[in-house]
Amino acid sequence: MIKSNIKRLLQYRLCLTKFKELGYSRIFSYNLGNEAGVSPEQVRKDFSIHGITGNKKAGYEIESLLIILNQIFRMDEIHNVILVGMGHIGTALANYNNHFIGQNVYLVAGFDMDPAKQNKKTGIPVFPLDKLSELIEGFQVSTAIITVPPVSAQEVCNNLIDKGIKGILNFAPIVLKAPKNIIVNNINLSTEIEAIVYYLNQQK
Amino acid sequence: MIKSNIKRLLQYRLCLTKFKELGYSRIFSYNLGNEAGVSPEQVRKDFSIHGITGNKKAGYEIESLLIILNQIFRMDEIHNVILVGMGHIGTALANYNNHFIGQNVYLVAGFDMDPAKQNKKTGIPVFPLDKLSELIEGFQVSTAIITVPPVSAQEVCNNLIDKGIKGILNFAPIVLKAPKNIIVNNINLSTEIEAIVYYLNQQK
DNA sequence: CGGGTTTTGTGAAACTTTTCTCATTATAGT
DNA sequence: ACTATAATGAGAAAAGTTTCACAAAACCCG
Ligand SMILES: NC(=O)c1ccc[n+]([C@@H]2O[C@H](COP(=O)([O-])OP(=O)(O)OC[C@H]3O[C@@H](n4cnc5c(N)ncnc54)[C@H](O)[C@@H]3O)[C@@H](O)[C@H]2O)c1
Ligand SMILES: NC(=O)c1ccc[n+]([C@@H]2O[C@H](COP(=O)([O-])OP(=O)(O)OC[C@H]3O[C@@H](n4cnc5c(N)ncnc54)[C@H](O)[C@@H]3O)[C@@H](O)[C@H]2O)c1
Repeated sequence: MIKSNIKRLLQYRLCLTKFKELGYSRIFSYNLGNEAGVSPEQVRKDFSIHGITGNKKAGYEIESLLIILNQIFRMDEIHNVILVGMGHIGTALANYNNHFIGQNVYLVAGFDMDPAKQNKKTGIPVFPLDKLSELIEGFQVSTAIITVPPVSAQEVCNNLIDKGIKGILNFAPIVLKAPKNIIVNNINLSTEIEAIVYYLNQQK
Repeated sequence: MIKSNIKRLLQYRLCLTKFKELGYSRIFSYNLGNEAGVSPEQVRKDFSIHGITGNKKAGYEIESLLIILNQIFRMDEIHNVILVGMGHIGTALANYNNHFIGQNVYLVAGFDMDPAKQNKKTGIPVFPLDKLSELIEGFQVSTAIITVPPVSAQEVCNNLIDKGIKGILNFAPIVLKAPKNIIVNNINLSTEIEAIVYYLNQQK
C-alpha cells in the first residue's frame, strides 16, 4: 500500500471537494469510486488503511472525510517548492502556482542559468543558481521541481540535494540517481504518450 | 504485465540510445537496470516477456535490442497526435514537438475555443474546434492530448471520442469517463507534487 | 418496534508484480 | 582444448495489490 494508495487518496480528496460544491453532504464508496475511476471496495480499503470509517447504510460524511484527508496530507502547513529550469514546462508550472491543490503547495522561486529567463515575469520570481542556498534556507524549502534539459538534470539534482533538498519531481527524461533517503518522482511525458500509442496499436 | 512493463521498456529504449551514443555496443542487464533505476532481474523479466533474449556471459547487443524495441513500439510508423487546449501546458507540449522520443509521435494540430490562441505561433498550427473532424480524418489521428481546464475536460473528451479518437492523454485533474475500448491516461501534476510532500512529511 | 434492505469493514482468495535462486551456457584466459 | 567465470533465463517464492464474499451494523418503513 504505497504510492497508488496515496495518489488515490489525493484523487478522492479532489472528487469530494467537487461533491461538496455540488451540495452533497454524504457519499457512498460506490459514488466516490465511480468519480475517481476505481471500485467501491478499493475506496473502502484505501480508507481503512488510514483508519477512516464511515457508517453502514449511510456512507461517509464528506466534511469529516475532507478534514481527515487534510490532516493526512498536512493541508494546514504551507509547503514551499522551488523550480529549476524556467523553460516551457517550468513556465507552465509557474503560471499554475495559485491553482495547486488546496493551496498548500507554493512555488516560491524559479532558477535558471540563462540570465534572460531571470527577468521574465512568469508568476514567480526567477533567480540565478547561486541564489539557491539562500532561498532554500530562507523559505525552508525541501521540495524541488526539475525542468531542465536531460543532459543537465543529474547535475542539477546533485546540486539540489547538496543544498538540502529532500524531495524532487523530475520532468527530464532520465531516471535520476539519488540516495535512498531522497524522494524522487520521475515523470516522462513522452513515455505517457508513447504508451497510449502502444496500446492503440495492440488493439488493432 | 501491463502498464509498468511497457513504460520500463520505453525507458530502456532511451537508456540504450544513450549507451549507444557513448560508443557501447553490448550491455548487461545490470548496467541497463542501473541506468533505468530497476533491478537486473526486472530488466531480464521485462525482456523475456517480449521474447527478447541475450547471450549468457555476453549480455545484450544494443543495436539489435533497439531494433526489437522499435518494432514493439512501431517506431517506423508515424503517429499523429492532436492537442486540445492551447494554454500553458498545451503550448509547452507544442514547443516540444520535435523532441518527442524517436520522432515517431507528431503533434499535427492544436485546438482552442479562444480565437486569440488560434493565431499564436506555438510550434504547431492552432484551429477552432469546428475543424476537429476535418483534421482528425485528414491526418488519420487516433490519439489526443487534453489540456483544457477540468470543467471542460469531460465534454472535450466526449467530443473527441465522438470524432473518432481512440486514445487520450489527459492533464486535467479529473478522471475522465470513457468506454472501455478507449485508452485513457490521466496525469495529475498537482498530485505528483503533493505525493512527494506527503512522503517527506512521513520521514520526519 | 422489528423485519427488510443497504452499505460498510475486513479477512480470505485471487491476481499481479518483483525478487530470489540456481542450472545453464557463452566467453575469456590459460 | 579446458577450466573458471560471469551472465542469462526461468521456475519458485515472496511481496504487494485488488477483488470477493459476507457478517455486522445502521437506517427505513411499515
Ligand atoms: N516541454 C515539454 O512538453 C516536455 C515534454 C517532455 C519532456 N520534457 C522535458 O522537460 C524538461 C524541460 O523541457 P522544456 O521544454 O521546458 O525545456 P526548455 O529548453 O524550454 O527549458 C529548459 C530551461 O532550463 C534552463 N537550463 C538549462 N540548463 C540548466 C542548468 N544547468 N541549470 C539551470 N537551468 C538550466 C534553460 O535555460 C531553459 O530555460 C526537459 O528535460 C525536457 O526533456 C518537456
Ligand atoms: N499549467 C500547469 O502547470 C498545470 C498543472 C497541473 C494541472 N494542470 C491542468 O492542465 C490543464 C491545462 O492547464 P493550463 O495551465 O495549460 O491552463 P490554461 O488556462 O493556460 O489553458 C487552458 C486552455 O484551454 C482552452 N479551453 C478552455 N475550454 C476549452 C474547450 N472547451 N475547448 C477547447 N479549448 C478550451 C482555453 O482557451 C485555454 O487556452 C488544466 O486542466 C489544469 O488544471 C496544469
